[in-house]
Amino acid sequence: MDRYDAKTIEARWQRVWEDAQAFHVPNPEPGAPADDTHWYQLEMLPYPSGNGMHMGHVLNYTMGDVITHVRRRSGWAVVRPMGWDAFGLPAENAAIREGGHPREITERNIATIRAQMKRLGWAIDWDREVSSHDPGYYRWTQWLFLKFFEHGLAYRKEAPVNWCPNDQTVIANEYIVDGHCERCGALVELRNMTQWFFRTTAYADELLEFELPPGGEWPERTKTIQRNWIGRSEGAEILFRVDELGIDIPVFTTRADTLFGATFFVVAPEHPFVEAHASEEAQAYARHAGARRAEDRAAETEKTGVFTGHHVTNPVNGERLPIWVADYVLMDYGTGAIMAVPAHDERDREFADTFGLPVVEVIDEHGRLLNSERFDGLPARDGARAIVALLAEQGRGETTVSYRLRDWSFSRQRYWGCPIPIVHCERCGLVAVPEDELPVLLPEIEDYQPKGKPPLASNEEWMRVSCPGCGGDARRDPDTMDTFVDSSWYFLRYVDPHNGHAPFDRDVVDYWLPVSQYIGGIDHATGHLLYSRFFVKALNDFGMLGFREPFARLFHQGWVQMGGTKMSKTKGNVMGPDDLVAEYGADATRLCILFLGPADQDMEWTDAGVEGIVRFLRRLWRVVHEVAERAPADVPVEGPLARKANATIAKVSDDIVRRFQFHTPISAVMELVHELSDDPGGPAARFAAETAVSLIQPYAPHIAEELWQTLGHERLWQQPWPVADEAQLVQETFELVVQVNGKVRDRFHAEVGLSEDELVELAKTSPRVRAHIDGAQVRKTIVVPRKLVNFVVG
RNA sequence: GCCGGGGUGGCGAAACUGGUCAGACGCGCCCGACUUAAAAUCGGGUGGCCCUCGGGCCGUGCGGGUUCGAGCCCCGCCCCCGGCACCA
Repeated sequence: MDRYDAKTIEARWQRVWEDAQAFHVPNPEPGAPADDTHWYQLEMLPYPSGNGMHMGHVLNYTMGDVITHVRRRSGWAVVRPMGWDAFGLPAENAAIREGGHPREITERNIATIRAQMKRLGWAIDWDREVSSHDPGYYRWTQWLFLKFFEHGLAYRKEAPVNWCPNDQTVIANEYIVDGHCERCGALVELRNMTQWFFRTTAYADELLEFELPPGGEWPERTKTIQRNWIGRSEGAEILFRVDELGIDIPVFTTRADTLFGATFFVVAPEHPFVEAHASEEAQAYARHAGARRAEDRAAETEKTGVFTGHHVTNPVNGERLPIWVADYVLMDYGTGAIMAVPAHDERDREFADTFGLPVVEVIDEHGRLLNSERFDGLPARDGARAIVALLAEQGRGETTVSYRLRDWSFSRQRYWGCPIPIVHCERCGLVAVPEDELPVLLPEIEDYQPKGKPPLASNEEWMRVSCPGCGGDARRDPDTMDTFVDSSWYFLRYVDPHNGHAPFDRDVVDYWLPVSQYIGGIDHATGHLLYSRFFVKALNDFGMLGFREPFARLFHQGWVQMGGTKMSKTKGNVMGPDDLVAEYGADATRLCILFLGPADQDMEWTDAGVEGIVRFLRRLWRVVHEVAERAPADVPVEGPLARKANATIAKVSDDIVRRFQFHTPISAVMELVHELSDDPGGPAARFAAETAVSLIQPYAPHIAEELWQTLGHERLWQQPWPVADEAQLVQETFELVVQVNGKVRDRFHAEVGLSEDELVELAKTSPRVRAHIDGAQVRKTIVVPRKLVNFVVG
């Protein structure tokens, strides 16, 4: 018997798999009948960072690998692709810092990570590899953008946008954490700029609907995060008239029932009313307040504001309410103006107290209206409905819905991204680049340094173009797209990666998608996962695909932490797989990361467990070789060891497929190997050894393949996943637990076929039970078939 | 404040539908075998307290409840993690 030498056998089997194209899965032939045994296994595509992979990636992709192997061997056609989220700031910043071209840096990083992935032996169909920076890919990103543009779902507008002063670019709401740029940590500023937006708000209600296919399932917390982010509130829009100016100001309220309690009126500093009509003093306040960040405004303990010099009329009772400007009212929610009801709103109350404004109660302690004229006595809900109905008759109000969700600003003032295929023409306006001129190639430039304007704008030769509409002089759009545009559709390209005449073929995506199982971090809950759903719903409405959700089942792996915090480059606690793989091999590394704990929980990385895993692999190696030499062939497969093997098959399959639990199967196989090593020459030893090897294959495919050969077989990766022999799972005897008053007093081996009465009689034969029931009155006897007998005495 | 997820040995954890003295599997620790010795390897032990060595009592964040029986269900708390938040 040779020593277990991970390095040698891993290299050998990886070569075999590659030569055999073991994990290549072709698309079905056109017109092939639909089947329900295909599986799309997807993990979030990696950003090709200069650090290579960290253990979080290893966890993520190994989990996907285990599912892939089990499904494949259970008879499913499993597509399991890989690709690269290749555009983005880090490579561009590295190019500025260290010289070189972002493309070279990115492609070098891709090569490193691809090599790491191959070294780990993951069952990836490399024929489907795509990269977002490849013109063959971003041509279709541009093409899809134009579809959104044609449908009015991509548009330009001037708006206050989040500007990162460090990265010198606009960033999306979704990637701002506590007012700071998620990527570089700089304090984000608000700037008024003309930017590109996707009209995600047009899909707000649909994004609240999780239109998952049968069997689909998303974690509750992720749905909650998305619902909170979309922030739907039902209410009413009510028009308040400024009589002296002859204009109306609309407000949004969820509490129309409190309309009689409105005692003043407030507009946001940015509200157009202020600049047009407010007093000098109010305008000065607004200029000052509007320049402050929302966080600072929120942190302010004392309410501030200024009377504008005008009044509105309450449409329900004709009362004149003073219009104030105050920074506690936000321009980007509702209409930017509110009716203030200090009796029933904490913030309005604070404001009223500060400025000595009146407070009128209109809801009593039973939740009924008062001081509300003919509506008095109505429950709040009905009151709101009745008041809005009345206003609607007068054309002064209507029920409406407001959302927290904003449109997705996706133009970026940086170089390393997908160019926006739009031409700006003085005569024709925004003109789409014709389809046959795609892709608009990202030009080569020398200077990526951000200077407040996009680097592409400095490239005169590239910028100057003739208008596709009128042929006159025009200019290209110098912004590039947010990388989250690239990743909002990559899962569609994966299944049809070589398509030269369309981003994807509808039949092909309809065959494979929605993704059967998606695995990735919950940090993308309000970003990538929401954007991808928006894309798919829109593309469905364009008639390009036949489903409305991209991901049927979603799973979030926990963070792999070091020193109690998430691994990150800035914290310097990034740990990759390379050292571990070099010392112990890919199989040990894969087992290690999955054995760490439940995959959906955060876990502290430690290599303490490596010893246990390596011991297990060595024991497996030794025992299987012993079995191969000593165990008789063709013995009838029964007895305790055979039963254990069958139970292990059932446990491992159920844990992986149904429970999505990856660490307990390893324990189960360890138990089986322990029992096997007690008698490796005995009956059923060969069956037990084959079972152990077969079950560990998804986790440790190399050693499994090698030992499968030791046992005289070939091509384990193609062998059917074991199925437990039901007959073996049904035991002839079981352990009968006998309790008195719920406390275990004795245990028996009993036959499965015994009746309840027989079980009770058997239980009564125990002297240890008799000691507790003799002389006492048995008031009740509980019999749980195949489990226990419980005497209740007293 | 609103919403979601959690609290089990020295540590990571298991216990799937309320039913096998709760703690599988692994780490660590202790003991033993091999060795001149150590390392490596292999085997055994390992929740706490008490013990006349038969066993007894206690134990899943805290307090109650339901049940023959609760880590699991219900009520009330405490603590931790995450999302939203001057959102009208």
